[in-house]
Amino acid sequence: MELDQRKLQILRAIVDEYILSASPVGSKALSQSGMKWSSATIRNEMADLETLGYLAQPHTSAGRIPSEKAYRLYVDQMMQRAHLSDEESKLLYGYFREHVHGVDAVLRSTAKALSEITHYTAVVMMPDIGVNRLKHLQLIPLMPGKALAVVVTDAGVSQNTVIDVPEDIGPEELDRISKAITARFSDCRMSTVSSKLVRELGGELSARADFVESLLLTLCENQSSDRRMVELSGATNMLEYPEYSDVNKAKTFLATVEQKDSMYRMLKKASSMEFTVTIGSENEQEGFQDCSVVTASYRVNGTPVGSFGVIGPTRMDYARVLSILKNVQTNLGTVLQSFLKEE
Amino acid sequence: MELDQRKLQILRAIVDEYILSASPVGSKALSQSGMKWSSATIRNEMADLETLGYLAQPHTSAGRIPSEKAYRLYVDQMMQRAHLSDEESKLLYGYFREHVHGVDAVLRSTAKALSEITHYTAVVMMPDIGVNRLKHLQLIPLMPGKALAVVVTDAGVSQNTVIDVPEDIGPEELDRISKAITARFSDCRMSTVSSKLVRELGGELSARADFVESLLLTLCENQSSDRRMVELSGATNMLEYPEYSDVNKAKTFLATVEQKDSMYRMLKKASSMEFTVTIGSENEQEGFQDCSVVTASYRVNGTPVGSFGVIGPTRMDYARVLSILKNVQTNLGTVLQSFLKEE
DNA sequence: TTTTAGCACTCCGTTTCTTCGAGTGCTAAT
DNA sequence: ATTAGCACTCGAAGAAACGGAGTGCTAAAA
Repeated sequence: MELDQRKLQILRAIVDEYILSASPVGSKALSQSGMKWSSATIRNEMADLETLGYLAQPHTSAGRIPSEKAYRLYVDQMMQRAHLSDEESKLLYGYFREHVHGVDAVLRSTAKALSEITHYTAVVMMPDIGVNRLKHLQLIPLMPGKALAVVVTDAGVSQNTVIDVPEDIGPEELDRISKAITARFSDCRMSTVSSKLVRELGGELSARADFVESLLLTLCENQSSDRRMVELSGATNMLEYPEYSDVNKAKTFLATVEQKDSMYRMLKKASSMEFTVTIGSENEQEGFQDCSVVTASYRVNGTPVGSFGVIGPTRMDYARVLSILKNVQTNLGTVLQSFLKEE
Repeated sequence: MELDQRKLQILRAIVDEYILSASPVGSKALSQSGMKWSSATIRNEMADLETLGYLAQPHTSAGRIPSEKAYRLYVDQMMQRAHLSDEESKLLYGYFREHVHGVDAVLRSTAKALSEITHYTAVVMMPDIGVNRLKHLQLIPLMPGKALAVVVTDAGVSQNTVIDVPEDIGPEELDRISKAITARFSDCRMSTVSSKLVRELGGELSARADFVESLLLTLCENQSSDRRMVELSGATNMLEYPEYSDVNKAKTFLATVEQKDSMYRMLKKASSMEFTVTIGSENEQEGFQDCSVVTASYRVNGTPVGSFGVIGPTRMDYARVLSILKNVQTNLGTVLQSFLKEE
């Protein structure tokens, strides 16, 4: 059964109101605030909407609250795009003008910007280094037997790893090996570096084949096990909302959001989509059953390399959040692009 | 007025009990649990202790709770050192056996270990790079006009910074400059590098004096403004305790603890002391008026370079926490030492 | 047929009242 | 000096009473 115009209008009004107030919406309140029908009519429609599964009643003599189905409909069809005020977009822009000290800093700044402007919790996934192209590898001697490997890719991302080095390789040879690897694999995708290697070993590298092979292996391994690949910001913002006035709820949420690896998985999955909106129980995450997650992806050189998102209560202001994400996506795209002007 | 033996014993029993239960301790309960005096006697003593300022009563017909003065006395004189079980020290040791991928990783692991074992909140300050000696500086070209500066010190600490480079300096020259700086300033304390420089410019570096000067300036600046110098772990552990069953209290605490720069200041100040115990209002931190902070410092090559600590409710288990900190201090010392076997 | 006014009813949140008991201070006996 | 005894205090927890926002239903109005 299709919803007629009036039902849609009423449903929208309820969602809008509930997003603001977090308390059940009654027919009387609705009819007074600019609805052109009497409370009785609205009451009837509300009863219909409830049997259709769009509304729920906490108890008999309370108003209605939107169900997840309602939010879904709201997001997919009814929501009108919010427009950010000039002030806000300027504010947002400001976060990207400063801190242009590398991709990491920009993404950290992004997380902060998102959480501060939305007042929800923001997560930003660091770009998947595998799809980027190697620009430079430098091995720096630390002490006998140890060296620091610094990897720089075309997106300006860098990554440090401490590696073991056979004791008979001196600083000069480390430097030579760095240069050789850089020369050979420059502009290769990180993910293909190690596999290519096995076949193409030659020249100066062949003498140290074992070492180089284990080096590249370590780099790839470490990349995936690195827990710092998600930047989290504003987790405590959620404590503002009545949904989390219960400490246990708050605790569950905070615990979930701090599991960087599952956050990473979530964002990684979302990074192939331009935008995603995941409502309540649609979330696979255990602790997000009462939350919604809205994400957007970002690209470098046309390839999607990561995503970022906002986590809030299911009654979050979807329209506003989506506008903000879109704005941030644009800003981020511009900034990241500036990191890879081709020489 | 001095406290006689009996008063001390009673006071200790009250503190011990309150640390466990978080609820006011009554005379009856005390006399039953192994005290050799009747409840009436204890009651009289408690009244005395109250007028002396060691105890407080939430209301007339409640038991007593220890005042900050009592905790102070407890920590300074009465507390008996807790001993960790074999299990616990093994567990603790385990945190240090894994993750030996550089100083950063070890300290992160330390924070995690502390928070998980104490069930309080742990903070660990990254070592002050200024007091360490430069081992290696490497400039890695990113794109025209930008380079990544990687600094390695004798403690194995590394730090990445994106810097601006005049366009006419090519990759080869960056490499040469890196080597020249490394050669010249090797084994100098980071904090003295920039001041020395101005006088000693010469050789290959002189041609690029301006650049090198601004480079070193940036490095020093960035070092202090870097917000990631404190590792925080287990902030949400505090939600377990009845002291924070009120969401607002919890929020204040979390907000405070997430101000990395003030945490850094706190730890920095504490790093000159072997151990510190700061109780309730002794804390300068705004949001820690109901918390206690226990810290320990760690050294590299005999120089104290940082500290770490545990933050908990004022009724924290001081004895246990101090034992754990001591244990961790030893472990950490050993691990850090292993990073700087002199060649 | 659709909308709306009217009304009885429900049920939650709040407030008020009561009860209960742990704990106290004081006094008198040991 | 210690302790048993006792009257008293006061908060926490439970019970009862209340108010009001909101509902569903019915019957009148459009």
